[in-house]
Amino acid sequence: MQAVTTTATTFDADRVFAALADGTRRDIVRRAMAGEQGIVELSAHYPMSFAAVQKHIAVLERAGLVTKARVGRRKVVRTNVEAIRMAQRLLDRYEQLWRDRIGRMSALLDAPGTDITGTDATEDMHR
Amino acid sequence: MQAVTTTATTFDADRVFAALADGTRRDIVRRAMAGEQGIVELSAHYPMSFAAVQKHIAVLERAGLVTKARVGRRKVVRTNVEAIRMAQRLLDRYEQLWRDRIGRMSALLDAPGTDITGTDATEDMHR
DNA sequence: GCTAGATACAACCATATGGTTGTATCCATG
DNA sequence: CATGGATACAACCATATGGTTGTATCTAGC
Repeated sequence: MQAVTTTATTFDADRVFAALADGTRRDIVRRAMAGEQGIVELSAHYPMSFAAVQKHIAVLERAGLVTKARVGRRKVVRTNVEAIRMAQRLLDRYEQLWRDRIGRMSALLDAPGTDITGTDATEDMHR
Repeated sequence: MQAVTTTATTFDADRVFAALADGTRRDIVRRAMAGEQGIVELSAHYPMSFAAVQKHIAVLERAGLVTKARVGRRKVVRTNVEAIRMAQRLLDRYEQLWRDRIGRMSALLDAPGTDITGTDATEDMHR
């Protein structure tokens, strides 16, 4: 039972979402998710210079979405699925807020006598 | 049973992720998910001009994450939870690719006699 | 220890982004 | 129907981003 590399990911939402906001980078993530990819091989798929692909990979790396590792004389790109999961959890939280609100609305409709005052929705959650 | 407004969202992943790559905009989404928000009230929360907040809302709107609607003399910002869900699904697909790969690896370990040739992982899915 | 393949990085350019201020438009209400 | 509160939008600036080319470094293998 080989220990799965616990990459203790720190999540920078700005960097992660910005990294995902580019089709080329999403395609790199997709390919690397399906199996680790060499950098030269990756760059062959895109209509841009090798250096440009390197930069895209660097952006993904800074966001914590991928890591690079030496394999012989080259380097391969591996994904960090944890970063994707953290992004998912963030979106889940937003969706949950929405769900909660819909829940409150239904509750009000079901119990028309309930006092509404005090349901100030603008409490500070922040961060 | 009131019909939920089916906003038939078209998903532009670039715009959606770019819109989410900013703390102020994520906070606006968060607040609006919990309950529709007036623009003036929103802008009071952030250390920037009213016009800057307007621009952020415009970015969210172009990404399809929020809509604006008149209410009396002002406008309110409402979220489009479908856009969030589509982003989630995209991330789900990436995670699934990873899961599939792990599954294939386990399968190979469990059945050591299997022929591996032909498992070229670089097939074109694109988009 | 040279050499060539692979990767890294710097300098540069064009355009996009996030902020500002100022002005114009819209609309509920006296 | 004039007014003022609320929103929209244009012009401008600084910095970030996505691409290029060119040069430097690293490493496996002869």
